[in-house]
Amino acid sequence: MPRPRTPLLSTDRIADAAMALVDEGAPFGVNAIARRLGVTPSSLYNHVAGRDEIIELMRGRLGEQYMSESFTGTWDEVVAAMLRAERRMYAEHPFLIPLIVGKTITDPTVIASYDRLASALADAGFPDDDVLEVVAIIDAFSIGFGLDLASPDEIWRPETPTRALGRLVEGSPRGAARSDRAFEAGLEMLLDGLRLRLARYEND
Amino acid sequence: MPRPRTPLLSTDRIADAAMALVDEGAPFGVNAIARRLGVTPSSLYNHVAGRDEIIELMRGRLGEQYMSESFTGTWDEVVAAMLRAERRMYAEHPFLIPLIVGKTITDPTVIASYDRLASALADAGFPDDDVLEVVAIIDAFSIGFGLDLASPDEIWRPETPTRALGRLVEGSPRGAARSDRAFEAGLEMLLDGLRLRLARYEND
DNA sequence: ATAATAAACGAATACTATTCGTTTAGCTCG
DNA sequence: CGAGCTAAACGAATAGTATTCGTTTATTAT
Repeated sequence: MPRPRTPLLSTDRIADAAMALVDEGAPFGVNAIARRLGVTPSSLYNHVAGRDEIIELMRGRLGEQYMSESFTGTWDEVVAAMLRAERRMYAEHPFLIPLIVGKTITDPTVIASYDRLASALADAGFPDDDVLEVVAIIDAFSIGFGLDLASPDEIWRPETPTRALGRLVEGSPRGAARSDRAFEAGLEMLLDGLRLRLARYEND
Repeated sequence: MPRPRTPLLSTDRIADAAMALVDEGAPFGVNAIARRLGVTPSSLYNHVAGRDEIIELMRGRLGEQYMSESFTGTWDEVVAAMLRAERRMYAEHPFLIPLIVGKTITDPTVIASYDRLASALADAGFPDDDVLEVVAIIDAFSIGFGLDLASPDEIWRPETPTRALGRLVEGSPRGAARSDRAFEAGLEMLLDGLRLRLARYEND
């Protein structure tokens, strides 16, 4: 095919196709994206640098959808709202998680939301030296629960007898339901811990 | 090469080579493992079912090394000791983390350590219905901090101006040092939260 | 001695991401 | 209006991946 009168591709279209692929749980790859767009893989390289950029495009896409609101209120309300938004994002697109973890974040929207988190903590009274440490804790928390959500229904498959685990796994609710309860319980612990920490700063 | 008098390969040797590869941070793959063992890739399939089994072998290997001790004491001491052991494991083999997350756990040693965690919580008084929820929280915590450790030195690369993040990233310690502090602070929060939760059970 | 098994190789398969050269449609400038 | 440049596609080639299968042969067991 020659150059078409109206372009078949754009970063947006590519991101759309990639998200659709990921949301189906289909294996992610540039070939699969091209197939879905009715185009050869090499054509994509006229619009994006490669696989990693497509992933970063998706991160940005979701960042805009879920993390763009202003998140106002007291600092702990901001933290809770951001974490719940992120949680909802992960819950609705669990297959994206393994693709984005551990990759340097460059997308401006996502950077901006971390910036707002850091600012909220700094304004609340967390000292400069500690803000990134607290951000790291919040991030670990959120990624951890995100992956919990992305985990296979069967996290453990005991092939040898166990004292408690096997029995508990049998009778317990699977998937998103329990994961949601665990998240809310964990969030409460996290906020309690952070409030305590802030109170300690103020007593010194 | 015909069948050698003494076998060149074994699951142990394969796991050794795989761990060596992963610890170097080299890209993980069965071809690379075979190369390192001086053998063709297809030979490995006489000993393991494939890539995934090799990963599970590594999980088991580390489980034996780090999670086999008995972890005695009060339930919160057990939780803390297990998490610190796991933390040390991740810290010393960070490149393994992205490979094992999100894969069903079958290795008996690792299953056994989750079993001991679940038993400790049940014995401590956490009701059956809640034990796995608490295990999920602990697990999310530990995976989250593990990934923090495995993250690139540059987690954020702001390419647009920020209010606080850019400045904080500049002046803050990189890598393992801050990650360790964050882990200890997070662990304290987690344990406080769990103790509080247990106390609430006992007041009802 | 014979038969079965274990363990290697080598070749083939079917993927993956990526690069590069070629083609052509459409826009812009003289 | 036409010449030339660029954008955007294709197609072919490269180098990698995991995996399967058939063949060979050394070792072990009967």
